[in-house]
Amino acid sequence: MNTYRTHTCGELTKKDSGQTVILSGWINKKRDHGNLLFVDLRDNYGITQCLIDKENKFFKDLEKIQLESVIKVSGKVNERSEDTLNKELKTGEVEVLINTFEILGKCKELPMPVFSDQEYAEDIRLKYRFLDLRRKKVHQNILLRSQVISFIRSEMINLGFNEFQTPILTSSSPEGARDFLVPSRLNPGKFYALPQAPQQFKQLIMVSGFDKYFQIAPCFRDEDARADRSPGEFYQLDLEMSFVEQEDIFEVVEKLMSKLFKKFSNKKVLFDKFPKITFDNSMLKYGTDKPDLRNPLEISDITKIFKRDDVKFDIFKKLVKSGSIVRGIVTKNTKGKPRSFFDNIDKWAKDQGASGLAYFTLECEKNISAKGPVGKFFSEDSLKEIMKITNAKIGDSLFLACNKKNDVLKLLSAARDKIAEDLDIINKNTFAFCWIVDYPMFEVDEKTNKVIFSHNPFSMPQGEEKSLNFSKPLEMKAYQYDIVCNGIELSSGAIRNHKPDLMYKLFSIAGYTKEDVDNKFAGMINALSYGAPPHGGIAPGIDRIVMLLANEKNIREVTLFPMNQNAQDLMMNSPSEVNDQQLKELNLAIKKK
RNA sequence: GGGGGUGUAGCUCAGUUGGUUAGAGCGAUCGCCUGUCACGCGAUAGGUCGCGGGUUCGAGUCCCGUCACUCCCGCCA
Repeated sequence: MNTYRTHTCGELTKKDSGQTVILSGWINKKRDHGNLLFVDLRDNYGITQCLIDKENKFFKDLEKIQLESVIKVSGKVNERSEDTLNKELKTGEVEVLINTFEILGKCKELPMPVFSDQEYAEDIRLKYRFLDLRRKKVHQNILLRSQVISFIRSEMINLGFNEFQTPILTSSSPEGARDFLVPSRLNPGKFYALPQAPQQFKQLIMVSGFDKYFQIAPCFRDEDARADRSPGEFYQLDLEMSFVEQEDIFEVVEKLMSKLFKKFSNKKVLFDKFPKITFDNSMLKYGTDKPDLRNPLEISDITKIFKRDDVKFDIFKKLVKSGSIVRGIVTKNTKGKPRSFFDNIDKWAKDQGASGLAYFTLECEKNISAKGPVGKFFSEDSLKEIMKITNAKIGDSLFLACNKKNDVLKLLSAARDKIAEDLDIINKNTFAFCWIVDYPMFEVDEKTNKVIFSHNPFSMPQGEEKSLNFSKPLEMKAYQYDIVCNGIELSSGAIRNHKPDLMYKLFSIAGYTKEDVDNKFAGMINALSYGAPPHGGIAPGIDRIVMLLANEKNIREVTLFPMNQNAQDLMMNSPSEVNDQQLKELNLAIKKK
């Protein structure tokens, strides 16, 4: 028999009454009546009420012991009387009458209470993460994460995928995020890099003939954190398949995601077949390539209206002449909204650093007119044209932004969220997945004006190789796609370019010589010349999936031992200094300031 | 690198126009209490108001600087 327990703290019911049991766990809460003491004992599985009275010789000792100490109790299971049941607890119909007890692990005075739903400062939570993790909500989140990963793993294996590990110490790659570097002792002056993703390895696995691969893969990128982005490291469901087209990948992922989200959440998954939106269309209608499709608001381009002579909105007209664009968001049937609704949104836009959002509401008494501060600048004909372009009806309002394209996109994308929030038109009880497809292969770097890869340099361009127009690289689309849920980008993926000749050509557009490519992507490019299958894949972010399922806004809430925003682990004191001997062995010297 | 928010007891917070001795709840310690499940009642301890400087007769409060945490922008193929 186990020394510490015969049952867990979530197990006992009235069927067990009369039995003598042993329980071990943490003291969640005590209620001391002086001559009668209730102790809620907690473990991973639940809470059981135990009690002891002053007749017992252990009474005084147990009365004194700190909350969160670990104790072992033995005693008889007692069925509670009707008026003392606790329906909140699984074990609420019984209690344990303590006969003996023993302290297994004492607890000092707590820096933060465990038994509380209050929110605490992040640095305390992170420093005492082991206490924080005892708290119900975080504890449940982490268990959910475990179950999600286990479910994904078994689904993937059922679908015929093989799970492989890939190296953690690998080489630095020139494209993408900043690398974490690891100095090599045996190769002085040289560095490994932690993988930003197992990108090249998974392609090599395909070239090696394994056909279907997946991994719950750790990925390392040395970039600044966000609420939905851990500093340093995160996990992807990395997968890759041979002899597939884009649609084959979509099918696998749609099935997996639908099943996963239906299993682990009560929210409704809106589409069985996820809608596909082209990148260009998404940028136009939503101002972003990660639209929240729960939000019905759409953006339209009405720049050409401001070239009409019967529109007198001179500020916008002047800006349009110098290359700015005008786009707007239509809100349905908002003519009854108070002035403050509109002004709040305008003020919000100004807080975002924009010059504001112009607005008007469409009305019709005898003629169609626009009501609002800038309404008077629009003729009836121009309003009719606006209504045609934007699908706006009488009673609807328009919010307009005029600026350089990128600034308009950014503002209106955020404005879509803000306005929808104010109007309360987002159904929070749903998951709206979509695919963003047809990404451009290349884009122009705003700072350097050079042509660069807009996403993954290993993506396959669309169209027959012979008919590709290399002189107009910016028009080239790639078999590159993102999966988005509720405005959160879960993953990028692509059909890969498995043809070395084509790859050299594409890299040369981005300014890489054949030698550069041979050097930087040695493993890949070499392998592709020895018989590579057409292949493709994707890598949905595990942390963000769990965030969505747990309904959390911050990634730390679903991460066991997270770092803070400055990429420090306050519990482990990482990163930390190392001693001179370690540095010497690595041939490193710290530059003194 | 830039912008915003926060920082007062172990924890969560209040603190008026700048005005005497900085408060509450939880927690801790001590006492009372045999049916609670956020048990109840009473008492006690606990403060460099993040830190430094300034204005002022007087600063938790106003100003400047700085640090920490956080959110956002940049960044994240």
